[in-house]
Amino acid sequence: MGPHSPVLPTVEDVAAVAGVSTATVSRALNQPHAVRESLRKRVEAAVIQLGYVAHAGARAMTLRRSGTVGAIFPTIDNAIFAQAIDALQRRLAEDGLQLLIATSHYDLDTETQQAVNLVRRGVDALALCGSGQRPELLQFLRQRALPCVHIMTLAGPADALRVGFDNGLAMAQAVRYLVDLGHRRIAMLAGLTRDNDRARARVDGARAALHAAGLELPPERLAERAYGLAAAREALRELMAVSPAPTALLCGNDVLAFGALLEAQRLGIAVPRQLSIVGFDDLELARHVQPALTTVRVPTELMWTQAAERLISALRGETVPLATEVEVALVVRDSTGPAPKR
Amino acid sequence: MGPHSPVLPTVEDVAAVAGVSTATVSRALNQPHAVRESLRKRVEAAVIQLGYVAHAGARAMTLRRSGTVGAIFPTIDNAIFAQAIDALQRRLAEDGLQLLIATSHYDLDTETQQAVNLVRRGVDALALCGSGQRPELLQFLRQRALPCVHIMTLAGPADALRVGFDNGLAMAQAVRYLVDLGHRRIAMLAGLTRDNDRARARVDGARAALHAAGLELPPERLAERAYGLAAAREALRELMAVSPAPTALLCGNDVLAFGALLEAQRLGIAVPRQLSIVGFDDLELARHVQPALTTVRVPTELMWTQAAERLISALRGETVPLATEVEVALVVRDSTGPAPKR
DNA sequence: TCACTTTTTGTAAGCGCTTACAGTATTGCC
DNA sequence: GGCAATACTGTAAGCGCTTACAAAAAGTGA
Repeated sequence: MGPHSPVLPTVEDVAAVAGVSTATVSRALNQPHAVRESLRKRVEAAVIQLGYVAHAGARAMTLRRSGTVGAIFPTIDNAIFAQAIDALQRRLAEDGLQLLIATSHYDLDTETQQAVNLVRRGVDALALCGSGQRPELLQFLRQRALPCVHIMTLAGPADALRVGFDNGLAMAQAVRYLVDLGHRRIAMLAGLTRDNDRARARVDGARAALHAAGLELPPERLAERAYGLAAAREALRELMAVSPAPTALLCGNDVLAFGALLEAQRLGIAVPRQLSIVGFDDLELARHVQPALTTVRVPTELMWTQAAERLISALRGETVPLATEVEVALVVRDSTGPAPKR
Repeated sequence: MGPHSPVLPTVEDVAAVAGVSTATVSRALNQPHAVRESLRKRVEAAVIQLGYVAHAGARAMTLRRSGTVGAIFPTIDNAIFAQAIDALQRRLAEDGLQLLIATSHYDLDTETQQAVNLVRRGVDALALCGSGQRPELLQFLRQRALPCVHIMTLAGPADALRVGFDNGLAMAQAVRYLVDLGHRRIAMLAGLTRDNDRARARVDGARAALHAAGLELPPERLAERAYGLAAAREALRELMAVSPAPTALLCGNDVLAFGALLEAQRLGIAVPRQLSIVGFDDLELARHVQPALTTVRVPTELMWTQAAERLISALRGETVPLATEVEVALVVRDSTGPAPKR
């Protein structure tokens, strides 16, 4: 109807239509109790009639908070993060907080950039994956006293909020399991460790556990790949090409494990008879594939829900436990078995 | 150091430190060219020293735009939407726009709610999946003259921005292919059609194409399930239990197809010898599973990039083509074959 | 050097909202 | 009915930013 910019209704417009002051409109909307019912009704009617929606920017400015929490994920294209977003969003919504998402594509500079973007948008708190952030970023956040939680890890500064688990120990658990099954040549298909402290911790944990068992993780038994099926398949081919071939494979996550499994089947390598495969995360996928994947179960939903709760508490000014550990456990399914006799 | 709220630096603080006026600070930041280099340097130094970040809310208020675009997805837990988010985000970022994401969980009321949330946050434009939105919502958006694009479909009001394809025709293409292969008993495993116009269009398209071939889609050959592996597997069992069993299965998307494939293998049903399976979307998964999935390829990245471009043009006040069609095509792989002889 | 143009900078208003404070209507009680 | 106490409502300031307009500085040519 009108030209390009139909001036949007403001409190003033609502006030005019309802025949009250702007203060009353604001109160009717934010503290309905403080306004006589008759007026409140009039205000509500006006709001609907005009299609009024309070301008969050103006509101944020006055209130000095935006009711918004930011989160930066390495990627969104992994069920584990989709679940995370869901859990986070749901829990935050319970307290009237909105989630703002950004992705870093596993790049610390991008992460820093995105964090600044979120801060600019006025987020009241921030959720971050791992604790490998650039020092500048951490300092920047501290400077602004922005509540901030690191998730999926327990590492990091002792005074930082963390909700997660020890990635190294989790992987070590898988190693011990394989060793107990008699495996001696154990390879690892890890995620890219650059700019990813969790991936690195998993490799380190695996290596340490292997050492503890008197075994090694030589370079030719370690492949580092971006998470993705194609890369995983290629890596499996390479790892299986070295002689003698490994009898077990630790994977940095379930996506890599799935890719490895697919390629093993393609190559005619029997899983688990010839090769045991262990994943990490326990995606829905894991229990559906054939053979079902042995994997490290991470309580993703719980973890992110708790992270949300820590932030909420922090925003309320409550004191909160700095480190919250969630339990991870190896789930044994059908992709692992005793080491082949010879 | 300070108490809970360390007052954040404002233009005024920067101005003071740099020894200039707030106007100069603002200009130095937004139109660097309009400020003498010496001053600009001083301002930049002050900005860094203070860790200054402009308050987006205040900015949005003054500029009457937020530099933000909202998008509502049914879910995020599907690679197709992860790709979509990525493409959208990337293209918007090229024009300095930030993406705000919300999810509707395949529920139109939630979608409406989320749209209002995004509008409240001040988004300058909105991207929506399909065109099945509640009329109230569409009217609300129109009332505010909010640029808005419908994606993944071409249906919808003739005056609405759309970027997508005809879901019915796409499915019909798959049907004709199966019919040509000699299939006569064709079943369909669809997504929930309630509150999902695309899922519905796919079912309708399949049914129409079957009719055109003199075939039927009786209720016992149609299963409607939430997207997910477990549900898909259960549905496959049911569909294959009716006698005579179908020889081909159309799936509402690749996730359902993958689930169906897994269950078929579990049941010892040979794919494609006994049962042909067709997916939809062409996820990365599709070409990696064994047998590789025949599926309808959707140019997701292109589609969402174009959607972003339409919005950007609209925001610039340019006239834009209302309907933009992207090409979908059946990709034949190994999960389909001739109907069994008998 | 002066008058005039061009560039750069500063002053101050206003974006839409909430809320302290002041003012007005209501109520309760004697 | 009168007065204090109570319950609502309104006025206006201020949140942090950009920008129109005015003022100052710098540049130009005679």
